[in-house]
Amino acid sequence: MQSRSPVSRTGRPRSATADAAILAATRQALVDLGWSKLTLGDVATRAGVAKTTLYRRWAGKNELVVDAVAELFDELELPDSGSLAADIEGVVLQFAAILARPEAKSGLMAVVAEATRDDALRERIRASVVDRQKRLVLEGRCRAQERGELPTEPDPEAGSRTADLIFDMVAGAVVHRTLVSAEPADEEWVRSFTRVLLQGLSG
Amino acid sequence: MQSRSPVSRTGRPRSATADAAILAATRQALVDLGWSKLTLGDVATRAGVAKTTLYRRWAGKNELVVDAVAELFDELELPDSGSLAADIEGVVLQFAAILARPEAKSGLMAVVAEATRDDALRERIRASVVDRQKRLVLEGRCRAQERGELPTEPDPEAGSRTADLIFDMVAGAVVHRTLVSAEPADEEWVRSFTRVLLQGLSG
Amino acid sequence: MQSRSPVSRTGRPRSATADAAILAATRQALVDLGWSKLTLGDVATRAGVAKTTLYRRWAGKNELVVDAVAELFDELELPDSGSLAADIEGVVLQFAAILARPEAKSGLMAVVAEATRDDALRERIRASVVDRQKRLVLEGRCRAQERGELPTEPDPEAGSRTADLIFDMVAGAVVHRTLVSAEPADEEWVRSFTRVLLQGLSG
Amino acid sequence: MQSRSPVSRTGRPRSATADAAILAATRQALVDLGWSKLTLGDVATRAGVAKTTLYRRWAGKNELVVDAVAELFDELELPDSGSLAADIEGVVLQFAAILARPEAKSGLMAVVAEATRDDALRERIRASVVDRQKRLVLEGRCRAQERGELPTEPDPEAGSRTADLIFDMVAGAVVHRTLVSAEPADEEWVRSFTRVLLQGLSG
DNA sequence: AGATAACCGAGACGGTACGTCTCGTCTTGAT
DNA sequence: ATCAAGACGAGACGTACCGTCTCGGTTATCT
Repeated sequence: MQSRSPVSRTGRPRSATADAAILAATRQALVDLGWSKLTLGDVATRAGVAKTTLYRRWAGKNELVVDAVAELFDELELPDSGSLAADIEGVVLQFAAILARPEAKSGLMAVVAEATRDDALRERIRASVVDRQKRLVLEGRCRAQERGELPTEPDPEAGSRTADLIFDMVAGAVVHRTLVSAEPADEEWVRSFTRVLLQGLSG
Repeated sequence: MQSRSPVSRTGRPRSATADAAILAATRQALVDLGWSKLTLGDVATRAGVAKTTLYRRWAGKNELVVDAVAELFDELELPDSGSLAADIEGVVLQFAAILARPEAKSGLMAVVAEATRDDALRERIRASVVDRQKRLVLEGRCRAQERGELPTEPDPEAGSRTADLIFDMVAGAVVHRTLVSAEPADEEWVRSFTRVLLQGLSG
Repeated sequence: MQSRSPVSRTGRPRSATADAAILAATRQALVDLGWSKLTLGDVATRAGVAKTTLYRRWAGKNELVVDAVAELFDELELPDSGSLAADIEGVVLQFAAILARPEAKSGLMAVVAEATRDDALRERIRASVVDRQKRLVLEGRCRAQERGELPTEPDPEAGSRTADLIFDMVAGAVVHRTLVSAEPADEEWVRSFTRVLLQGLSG
Repeated sequence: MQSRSPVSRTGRPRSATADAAILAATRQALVDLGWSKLTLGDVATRAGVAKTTLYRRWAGKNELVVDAVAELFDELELPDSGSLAADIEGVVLQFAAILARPEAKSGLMAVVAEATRDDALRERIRASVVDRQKRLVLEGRCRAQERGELPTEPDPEAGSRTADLIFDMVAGAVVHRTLVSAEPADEEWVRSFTRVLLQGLSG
């Protein structure tokens, strides 16, 4: 979220509703127009807000879209379905469902592309989007270890590296399937993918 | 590459050198400026060509960048190192090396993002970039089957589905590692990834 | 002058100085470049103004030049030299002097030519340029009638027709002499012309 | 007309029909589009001719239009109706009829405007258009002198000056009436005008 | 008969200006 | 201090013509 002056006593306070309206308008504009045709002027109009209000809160299109898209991932939750395979399948399906939505598709890859040349933006993405998902991997592994489905990893650094690898494999495969191959990441595909992944990790 | 009228006998022929100059200029502009700050006017200037010449050959920025980036992947080759694992490691490393180049990073994800709302563009990407890489998966598997490292798949359709899955997993993981996690896909990472992948496929 | 929304209270008001700067820059560009080589981008640059500011106020080159040239004719004044002939000679000489200036020459005929296919433009010319001059004919005749140099016209419609005829003859002759024959409408020529005109009207 | 190499024996000769086709196409384009929207590429297409053919014969739009419009005035003829007044009325009406045609209106004033900054163009207009009409004034005066309607002018230079003045007055008034006032130069107007002119010259 | 040379169509070329669009900032009066 | 409104300087967009050039091919005259 945009930075706020922690203490600001005097003057008219910022409209609280404006933030939500702007982010919602941004998502709708992503649906209607896609990233490249989305303009901040249009978002401001949709939100019933002046352009200045928008620029007071966000530095630009990139930051705004990151925040707008990040909210979509808040609903991700690790299901507790009894087996590691089922848990993974569940969370991957949720992830795929979010990525199938046009506001996520169109916006997420674009900001990732922008982030290749903007370190601050990449950090914002990592903080707002990636790390929020990564907890799912950690939680899932922890739960699986409690169940005895996975061995306890003695070396914490190696464990972190493995978690990162898993995350790259899961997120990468779903994204590639959805955006590049343009095929649905449906139940059947997710089941195949999960089988390969778990088999690969069991070794 | 842009479509050409198959027979066009009359009139001055299009300059053969202009194409190469434009694509090279596009790649350099991607390095210098990145996708979002790249302008076709600037590319034309760099290539020593008029803007009209550029628009005569490509419909817009997206198509031009796809062609410019696609050429980068022509150098990909499947090494014949004796074992499936080494072959995969070799080609994944090559792929990672290309993706590490700024002109690929900045351009590829951006056109993929654009392609979420443009079917023709997605087809162009698939034809120019994706399918050219997919042959590597097929070749690699074929070779591994000859060596006896992989069982012969009796059902060709299931084999195709598996190849697609492998491709999504490989390309997706490398892309995600490189662009989103922003960590190098170095030898160590590739070795870990390959181990998981092969173990997963061996079941 | 360009039409303004009669009441527009909100928002930043249009810069008052920009108008004058643009019209002056237009006249200077007419002097330097002539009508056909005058570009709105160049005018904007000369005026120290963005192109959008210019297009916000005028629909195009034609309207802009009409306004720029019209201001030149504001300085026309009917001299009160005691005799009708001298009055006419005086005002015709003033008119000729304005037409001799390159910004008037180059711009006026061009917009008249454009106006042959643009009714709104013709009306703008008539309102901004022609009618402002026509008052001189009416004033001059009125004054001459008071002096007894011209008979009082009983039929007002016939009087109007005669005024129009006089105006076409005066303006047309000076314009043709200046622009087509490309000879100076100097004192000698004006005296000859006035003699013929007055003799013709005295009948 | 465009200059031709006086002696050129070898090589394929220029197409004789092309000239006429181009000039006719130019006039039609003036009718359809007006001066400012007329393009040489379009004229070439209309004439069924390549752009190069057109540029080989004319230096540019201005010269082409002068030639195209000049042909319109070739049909002007001094009627021999017995009285000077009737002769003048007849020729002025003819002149007005030509000026009323859209290809003349739109083209003539535009090239005159261009000629304010192009001496060669002004000479071309004078040679092709103006001088061809001026003979009518001289012929008319000569005939009137034979009839005894006008006194014989002893000083040839003064006679030339008067002829120029007459020409400026006639052409100027008709042009101004037609293009600026945008009223028809019909029989009634021509009669009024002629009365004033002759009365003015009789003194 | 063949060579030579200017012509022709077509259309690509390097330029330039167009008029529009969006950017991010600034200037109003009002809250 | 913030708000809606909207003008502002800046600069890229994709298009249209400009006048030139480069093709393959077509007439003509001159050996």
